[in-house]
Amino acid sequence: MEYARGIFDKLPKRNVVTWTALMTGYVQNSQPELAIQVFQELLESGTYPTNYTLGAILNACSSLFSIELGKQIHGYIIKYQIESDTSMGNALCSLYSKCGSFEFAVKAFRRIPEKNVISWTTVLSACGDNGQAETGLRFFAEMLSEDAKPNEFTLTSVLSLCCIIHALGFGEQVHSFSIKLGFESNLSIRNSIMYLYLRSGRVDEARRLFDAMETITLVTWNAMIAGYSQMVGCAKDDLIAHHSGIEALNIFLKLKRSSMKPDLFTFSSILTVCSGLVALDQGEQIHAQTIKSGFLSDVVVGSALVNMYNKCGSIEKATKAFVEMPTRTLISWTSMITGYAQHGRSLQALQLFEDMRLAGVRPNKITFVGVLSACSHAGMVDEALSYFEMMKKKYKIKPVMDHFACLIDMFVRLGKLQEAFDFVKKMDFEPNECIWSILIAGCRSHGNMELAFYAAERLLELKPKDGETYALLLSMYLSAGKWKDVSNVRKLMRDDRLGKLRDWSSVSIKNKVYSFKPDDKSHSQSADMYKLLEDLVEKAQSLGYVSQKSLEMTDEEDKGETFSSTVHHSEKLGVAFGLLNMCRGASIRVIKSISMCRDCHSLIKYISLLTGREIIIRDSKRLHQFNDGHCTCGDFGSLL
DNA sequence: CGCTCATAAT
Repeated sequence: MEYARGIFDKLPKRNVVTWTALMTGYVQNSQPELAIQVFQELLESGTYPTNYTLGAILNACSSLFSIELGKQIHGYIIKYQIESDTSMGNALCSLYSKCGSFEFAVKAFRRIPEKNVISWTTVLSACGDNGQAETGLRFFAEMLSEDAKPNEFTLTSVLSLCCIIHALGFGEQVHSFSIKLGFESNLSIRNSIMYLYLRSGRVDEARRLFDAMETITLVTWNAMIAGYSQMVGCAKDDLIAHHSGIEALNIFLKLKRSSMKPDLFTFSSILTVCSGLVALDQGEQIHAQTIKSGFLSDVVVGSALVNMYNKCGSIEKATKAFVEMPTRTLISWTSMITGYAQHGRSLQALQLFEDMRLAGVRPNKITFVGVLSACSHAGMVDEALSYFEMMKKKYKIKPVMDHFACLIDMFVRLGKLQEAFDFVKKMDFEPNECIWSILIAGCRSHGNMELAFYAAERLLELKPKDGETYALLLSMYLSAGKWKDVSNVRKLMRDDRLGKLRDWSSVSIKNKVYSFKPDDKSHSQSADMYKLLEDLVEKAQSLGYVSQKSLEMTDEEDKGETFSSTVHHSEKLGVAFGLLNMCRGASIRVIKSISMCRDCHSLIKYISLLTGREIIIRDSKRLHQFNDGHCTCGDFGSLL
C-alpha cells in the first residue's frame, strides 16, 4: 500500500477512478481509517464519487462498525440519486446488518427495486448475523416465490440459518433442492450440510458425509471440530458430551497429520474442547502450537486460551496468557474476571473489572454475573448491591436470573436466609429451579429445615426436568426422615422417566483419557487404587475426617430407604488413579458427570492436605479446586 | 463492487 500511495501522490492528474482504486486498496488491506481519510480528500477536491467509490467507503464503515459514518454516506447516496442502484442497496443492507441495525438492513433491502441474487443472499446473512433465523427462512421462501435463482452463497447462507435454529427438516429440503440445481459436489454446500447434521445431533450422518468427501478443505476440518466442540456444551448426556470432545481431539490430530495447517478457527475451537475436557496437557501443547504458527496474537484464540487455563484450574497461566494478549475484547476481560471469581479470587476479579472500565470497555450482563459471583463468594454484600445498582442504572442492563442467583447465593452463604427469601420476593419474575435449589442447599447447610421444605415445595411446583434436582430433593427428604415425601419424589422420578444419574469421572493424562465408574474394578491398577484410598481414608480419619454415609443417588430402586452401599464414588477413583500415575507435584484434574457429594468433597479436602497435591474437580455445577485442605467453592453450593 | 460455510465469555 505504501507503493500504491507513493504512485498516487506523484500523479499529476487524478480522476474518480484513481481515488476509488486507492480507497479500495486500503479497505482490502484492513486499513479502513485510511480509506475514509482518502474519501474526505476526494470530497474536498470537488470530485464526484461514483457508486464504486461509495461501495468501497461503505465497506470501510462495516469493518469499523461505524453506523454514524454509514448513515452519512447513505445521505450522499440519496444526494447523488443512486439510491435505486442495486449494488448500493446491497452494500447498505450489508453495512446496517454488520453494525447490528437489523431493521435498517431490512429497510435498505426492501428499497432495492431490482433485487439480484446478491441482494437476497445479503439479507439472508443479515438475518443470521442478527439472530433472526426464522425471518431469514421466510425471506428464502419469498425469494423462491419470486423465481429468483439461488447460487451457492445463497444456499450455504440458508443452511447456516437452519443450523442456528436446528431446522434439520428444512435443511434437508434445501439440500435436495441444491442437488436439483446442480450443486451436489459443491464443497461449501457440503460443508454446510455436514455441519448442520452435526449441530442437529445427527452425528452418524455427518460422519458419513465427512468420510465420503474426496476433497477436504480446512473449512471442512474446522466445521467438524467446531461441530463436536459445540456438542460438548449442549449434549443432553454428559457421557455423549465427553465423547464428542474426545472425537474433536481425534479429528484435530488427523488434521495435524494431513498436509493442511490449522488456522485461527481450528485453534479457538480445539482450545474450547480442551476447556470442556479439563485437558490441561493437550491444552498446553496446543498453546505451543499457536505460538509457533503465529495465531496466538489473534484475539479470539487468545481468549479461548485464557478460558482454557481458567477451566483447567490454572489461574496463574490464565493470568499470564491474559496479560500477554496484544488486544483484548469484552469477551477476554469477562472470561478472566469470571475465572478469578470461580477461583475464589474475589478481589482480583473486582480489581480487573475496574481495569476493564478504565480501559474503556463496556461490561455486559455476563461480565456482571462474574462480578456479582465474586462478591457473593467473598460475602461482600455492600459491594454486590452497589455493583447491581451500577449495572441497572449506569449500564442500563436488565438483570436476569443469574444475577439474582448470585445475590441470593451470597445471602445464603452468610446464613442470612431471611434476607435471601426477601430478595426472592422482591424479584419481578418467578424464581426458577436454580434459585430454589440454592435456597434448599443453603437452608440445609444452616439447619433451617422449615425454610428448606418450603423451598422444596415451590421447586416441585415447577416440575423440574433434570435428575439432579430430584436427587437434591431426595437427599434432603431422606436425611430428614420424611418418608412420605421420599416416596413422592421417587414416584415423580419414575413418572417422568428420568434416567438414572450416571456417576462417572475421567482423568486426562498426556494424550489419553481414563474414565471411572463408581466402585470400578476394571482397571489394571484397581488393587493399588483401592489400597491407596483405604490408606488415605484412615489417615484422614486420624485428622478428624468423619465419613458421612452418602445417599445412593444413582439407584432408583426402592430397596427400603437404603443408605449408600457404594464405597467409592467415581471421583475418588479418578483422584487415586491420578495420584498413582502423575508425576510428583503435578495437579490432578478430574471431570465428574454429576455434583460431588458432601462426603467425597470432605474427604478430598483431607487428601489434598495429606498428599500436598492440588486436586481440581469439575463437577456438573462448578469447579472445585482443593489445596491444603481447602476448596475454592467455599464448601457451598448444591453438593448432593 | 456487493453475498457463503468454520472461532472466544454465564
